[in-house]
Amino acid sequence: MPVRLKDIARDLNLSKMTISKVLRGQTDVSADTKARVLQRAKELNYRPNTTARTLRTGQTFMIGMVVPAIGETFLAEITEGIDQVIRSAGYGLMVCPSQQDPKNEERLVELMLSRQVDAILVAPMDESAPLFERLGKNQTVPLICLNRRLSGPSENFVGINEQEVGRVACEHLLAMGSRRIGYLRGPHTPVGDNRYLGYREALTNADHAFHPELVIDAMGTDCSDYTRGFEGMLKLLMGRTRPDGVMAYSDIMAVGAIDAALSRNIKIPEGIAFVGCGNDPMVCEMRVPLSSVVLPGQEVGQRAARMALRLIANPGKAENRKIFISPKLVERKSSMRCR
Amino acid sequence: MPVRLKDIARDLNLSKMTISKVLRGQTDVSADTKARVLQRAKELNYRPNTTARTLRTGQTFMIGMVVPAIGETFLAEITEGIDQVIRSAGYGLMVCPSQQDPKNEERLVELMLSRQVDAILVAPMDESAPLFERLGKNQTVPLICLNRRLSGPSENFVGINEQEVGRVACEHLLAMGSRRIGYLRGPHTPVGDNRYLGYREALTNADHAFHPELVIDAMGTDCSDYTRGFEGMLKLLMGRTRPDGVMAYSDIMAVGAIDAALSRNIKIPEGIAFVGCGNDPMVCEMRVPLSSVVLPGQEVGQRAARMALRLIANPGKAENRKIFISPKLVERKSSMRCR
DNA sequence: ATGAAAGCGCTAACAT
DNA sequence: ATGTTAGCGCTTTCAT
Repeated sequence: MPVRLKDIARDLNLSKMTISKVLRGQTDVSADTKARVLQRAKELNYRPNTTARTLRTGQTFMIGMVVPAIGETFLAEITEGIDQVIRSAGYGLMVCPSQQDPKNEERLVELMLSRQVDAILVAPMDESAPLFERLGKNQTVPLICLNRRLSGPSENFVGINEQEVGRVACEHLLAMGSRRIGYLRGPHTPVGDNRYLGYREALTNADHAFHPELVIDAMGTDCSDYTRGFEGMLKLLMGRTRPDGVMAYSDIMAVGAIDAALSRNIKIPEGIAFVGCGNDPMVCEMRVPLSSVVLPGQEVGQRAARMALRLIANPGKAENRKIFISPKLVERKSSMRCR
Repeated sequence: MPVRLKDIARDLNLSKMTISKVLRGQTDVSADTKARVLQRAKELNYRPNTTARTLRTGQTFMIGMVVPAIGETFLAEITEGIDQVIRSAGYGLMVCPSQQDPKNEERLVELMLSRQVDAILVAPMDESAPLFERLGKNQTVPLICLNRRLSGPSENFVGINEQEVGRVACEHLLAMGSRRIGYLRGPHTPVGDNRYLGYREALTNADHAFHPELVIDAMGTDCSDYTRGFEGMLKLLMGRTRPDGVMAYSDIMAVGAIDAALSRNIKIPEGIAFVGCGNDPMVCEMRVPLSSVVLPGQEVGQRAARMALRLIANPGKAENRKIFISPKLVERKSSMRCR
């Protein structure tokens, strides 16, 4: 039912080879023929069968991406960055959400491989096995791991320097004069653990004592991040060591914490300074404008895409690089004390 | 470099036909042969070339989806619903974000068509031209329009009944005893316009006067939805007609409005009752728990996926249906006045 | 139970 | 400037 080269060829008494040449922009065709072919193709609403082309050429001009779920702002920024780089190179991006199912994640990676995408980017879930373990070593399609660090030593990786995230937030609070810095800690994942390490590192670098009671495991999947931040903050306020600076794993947790502090009539930032993480535009302008550590998702996407294009251009040359993007800090009122 | 049927066949002194049969689970193969083939395939880490298979069979077992951007919660829910339905049928979902570029959106639809996906779902942007206009009428691949209603009369559509969204919110406030209901209106898009119509409809049905000064065009892309809600609410409070109930286009706008009201020492819900829209879990538990209109994204996805599978199973039979999912209301403190 | 032949729609390489 | 041949890896059909 769909129109093929053959159909156009028949209509114009030409060989399908000539049609193919015209439609791919080859120059060794007469101007007249070219015009006729283009017109007929348009009339018939011809669409090339990319499947056949791929089978022949081995190239899809598609980059596949496997993610736990769409919906996260950070991932959306990453795809923007990818798109900016690959579109001008003629590539397209297709995203497959695994819906948080490790089996499905694996199935989708297999699917993309068998679909001959030219490169694969994977933002693995926390529960994922390292990618190469499950793919067999004889991997020919370039594969890049994003965001989380579950990658083995031989994998390509692009992501945020998460330890620096924790360090930057803590150093900022120190610079703002906070001495007892509380941490509303996130999940015990590679990302969460690294941020925590950064927090500890900043304290050590500044010769500050570490108070274990200032770290709150704001866990529990039964309530929202906001509530976790709120309750965590209340716990901090009830503790022996009263913090004068608080950083949170996410912006929304920080907002919850701020609300808890306000409910106790604490002045922000004078009484306690706050820093969140993610720089979520929806959240950072609320109530007390929130200082936040920016995770440059677009940059992650751009670097990953460039790496992918490089790997595609040089097959076999496993470059095996790990790229860590540094976070940035946006200062807003929640931490702006007199220096 | 990748392993092919031919390679396994050579190793085992069989024809590639036999290999193909085994790997597709045909039964007319001896148990012994079958075992040997399976083992060798595993050893070589064989992955079928789906491109070749598709070229031969005409089926990809893939459903393509084109969206303005990933990152929206509502779209994420839709993909969950889709996945639930199609996965058990052996189909996969690939999502292509157009990054808000109409040209790119069109290009991606073309790309999926030429890639032989078995069906296409499009969540168009507001700026999109109706789909069928740009595709030519001789469309054979099933195509379904999601979410927004830019669809022409001959298109398949699954989405939210947006007018009902506005109506439900307004009716709820009326039932809670509000008499002067303010509306922090969203963008002037098909979705926004329909919700507004629902608001008007509810007022009319209840024989309530419509006060134009109670509708605030909370527009402007220069600030966040929160700020728009906040400022919009301040405007409402400065107007001649003081509202005793307020509905907002989004949850985050409602939260902004609530903060504005609280800053004026207004009691919630006693002084003013509030209803948001979207039931965003991140937002609805904040400060004053927010009543919100639920947009059942999963259901949209499920219905769309079922429609897609139906269309795939009955090629040519254009069923041309429009399905509107009704929203639901979740009542929380922000609107719970004594009845 | 196994295999040979043909072809899906396209393009690379090579005539004419 | 145009056309012929061959084949990408797989599956459908029809022998054996």
